Amino acid sequence: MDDTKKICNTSSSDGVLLRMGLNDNKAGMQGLDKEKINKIIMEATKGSRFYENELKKDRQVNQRIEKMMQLKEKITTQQLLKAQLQVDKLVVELEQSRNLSRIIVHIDMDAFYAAVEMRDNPELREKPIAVGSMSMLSTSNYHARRFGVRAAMPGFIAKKLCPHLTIVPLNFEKYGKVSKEVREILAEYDPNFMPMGLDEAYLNITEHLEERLNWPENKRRFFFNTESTTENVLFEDNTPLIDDHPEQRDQLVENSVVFGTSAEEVVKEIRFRIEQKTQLTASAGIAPNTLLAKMCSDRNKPNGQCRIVPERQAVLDFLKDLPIRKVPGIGKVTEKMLKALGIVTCSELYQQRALLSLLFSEASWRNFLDISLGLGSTHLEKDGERKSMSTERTFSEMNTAEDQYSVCRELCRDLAQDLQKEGLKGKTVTLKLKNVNFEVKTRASTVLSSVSTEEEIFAVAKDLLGTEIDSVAPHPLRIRLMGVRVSGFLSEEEKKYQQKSITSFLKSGKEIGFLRLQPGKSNQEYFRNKSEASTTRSFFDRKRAARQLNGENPSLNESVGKQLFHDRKSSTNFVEETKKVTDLQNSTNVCKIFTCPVCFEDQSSNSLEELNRHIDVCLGGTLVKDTVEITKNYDSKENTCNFLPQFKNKNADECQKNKPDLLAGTDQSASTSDNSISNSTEKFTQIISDKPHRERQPSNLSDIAKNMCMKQCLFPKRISRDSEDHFEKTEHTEENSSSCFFEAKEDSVLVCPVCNSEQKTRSLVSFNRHVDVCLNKGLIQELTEKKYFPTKTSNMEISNRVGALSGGQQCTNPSQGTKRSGLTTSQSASKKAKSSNSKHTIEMFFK
DNA sequence: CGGATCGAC
DNA sequence: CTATGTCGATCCG
Repeated sequence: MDDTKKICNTSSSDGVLLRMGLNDNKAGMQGLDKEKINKIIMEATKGSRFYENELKKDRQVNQRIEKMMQLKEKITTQQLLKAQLQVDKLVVELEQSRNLSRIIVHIDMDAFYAAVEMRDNPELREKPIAVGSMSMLSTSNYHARRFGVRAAMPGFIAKKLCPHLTIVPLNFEKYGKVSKEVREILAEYDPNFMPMGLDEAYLNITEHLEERLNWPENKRRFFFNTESTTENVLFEDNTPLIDDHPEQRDQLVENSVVFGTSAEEVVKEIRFRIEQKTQLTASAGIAPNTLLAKMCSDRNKPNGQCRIVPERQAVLDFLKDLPIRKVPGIGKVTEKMLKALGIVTCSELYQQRALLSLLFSEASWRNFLDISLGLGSTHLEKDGERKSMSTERTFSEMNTAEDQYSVCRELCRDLAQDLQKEGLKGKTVTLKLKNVNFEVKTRASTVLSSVSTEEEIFAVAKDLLGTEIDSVAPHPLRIRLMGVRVSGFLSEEEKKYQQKSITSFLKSGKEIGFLRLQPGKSNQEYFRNKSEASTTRSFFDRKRAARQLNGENPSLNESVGKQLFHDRKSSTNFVEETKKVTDLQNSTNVCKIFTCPVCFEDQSSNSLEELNRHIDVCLGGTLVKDTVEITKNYDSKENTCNFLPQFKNKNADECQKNKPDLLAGTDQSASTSDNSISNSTEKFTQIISDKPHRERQPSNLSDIAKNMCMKQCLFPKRISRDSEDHFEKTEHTEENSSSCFFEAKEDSVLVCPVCNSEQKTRSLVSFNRHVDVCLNKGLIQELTEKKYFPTKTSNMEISNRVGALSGGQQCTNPSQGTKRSGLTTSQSASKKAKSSNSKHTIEMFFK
């Protein structure tokens, strides 16, 4: 009893309540006071699944805080002093770079949606209203706010707070129109202004102000709107007026007003014009940077404006007592964490800068420092290309796989449409699920080729969904939300190089060894639709084709093998063959055959996930054999489905049929297996469901790549014994320091592993530099963004691989090394050359 | 890369 | 009854 009370009291009730709303309720006469509001919210909330989840999240935050406090305890005065020195050095630099010359404005429409609705429906004007639905409100008018009705509050709770509340449904089309009207005005002051959503924008009016100085009065004169005269609240500015050009105010002639040339006057003009045009009010902040401008616009809200003059002291004064929560980027969690350190205001944030630098990540404490100094961006960079696109939907509990697959497909369809509008294709598909307890999960998968159509996206998403359904089997997956996101778009640069990249991708694939080409089919065809691709051609057809290709190029494998032994001649061969292959690729479209590095069976796959799954299974020990057997049987029998069961998913029903056992024990048990489905399929699903997806280790090549990229160096600064075969060490001793350099031996030629060209230099340093440059060109992405490697890879293996890449030699890879123990040495060598990245050692870079 | 979390509108 | 949708950033593993 005591315990639960404690938990609720210390962590939750406070936190949750704070989160739910209202800390600064100005208890009006017709409104409610803070306590009442909190009580009502609590009553409506307590015991709900939502609330339970809020408590859980709260506990997590508290744990984070606890961890932080423990870290704090361990900090010595020494460390703190040192940090203080370092941070202060940075402060000096930052101070020097402070730029007060720009004049940035942040415009923020007051209670935008609600205001639009009130404008369009006079009946609503004197009432408390909110825009949204019974389940969620987007905003409320100021009248409703007195009752504690806020944005992001569910309507049914708002109703309890304010029974007279009118809830108006959202009408984005209308808001968009109004927003456009406002933007037209803003563009006149800064053609490069930056809209943030529908109701906010940043402007850089520095240039406008310069021009404006010479403007005649009539260019600054604006007329009152005569149409909707009478009861209109014409520009009643809330701002405490300190007009710097009072004389210009007097020049109010008839129905017009002239604005001055100061920043304040410009912003008043903007707000005036907005109100005249849309009958809506806006608040504004004027400051030397975006951060300050934004916080400033909040100051005299609604219908007011505020300026921080371009002086350092003015900035610091503004920040002095400003609660950190008012700072954009600091949300409830950060606020709570900082509060635990006794930091509530921005000046306190500054005082604790040394401590913060020890407790938070670099990005975080730097940001804190910027905030506490009042530094922000002084120019408005247009936001770059979009990085992802998604769609999600909340619904009442859904627990049948059938429904879930069908929603999933719908989402994919919608998303595909949106993607096509912008002509985007992405490589990563993320499925988002929220269960009925409000716990959110995301599952992502990155595929080889970009996806954009409903089918392509769904092919990936349905696998992710299937895995999740399996993971809770035999229980049904009970969800209240599903979302699909596509990310990993090709950048403009990549689009340009895409053609080229595919070539290099194939080339490198061949070097690695288990990626080969198959003429006669287009990439498109191959990658577009899993089920389609795998049914159009049988396993054996592909196998034959692959063999044929190999037969046509007998030197291919051989040369790869010889490459290992630095045979100069065959290496040239290798290069020529590579050319042939890529030429082939250029002239005719090809599809891809992978040789599994474990079982060495050719695998044709249209998705990386599939390939990886196959490899996982192969690595999986005893299960492996069965699985492969089954695969083959299944293949020969059905002439479809290569290694793992694929659900055609023409529609959700089929998914359902194909996964009978997964649904056993649920209401869906009626959908028992159809006799036409072979035993092997059932076995398969069994095997798969026995091994939930989450047991898998994350993949690894990307880790290696990250490592490489971060270190910006393919080779170690330390040279291992093995690499000394190739490099000679020369030592230079200068006065105090001695340094050593490594140069390639006479008889070796360094070949860049990225661009594959011979390097003239013998110096390890120069060579590394070249490789770095190559890497930076992004070519390596083709190698790294794709997991050619088993997802089931131990850390040990990774380090071995990294070691190999860094010059180490031995292949101690436990899974791959031992798997093929039955091979003869030469076979083994050659096979390994093909299959194991461990052999992508330093030797590969020599001719 | 994948997953979780934060934060903003 | 009834607690959003969409996006970018960051951190961690």
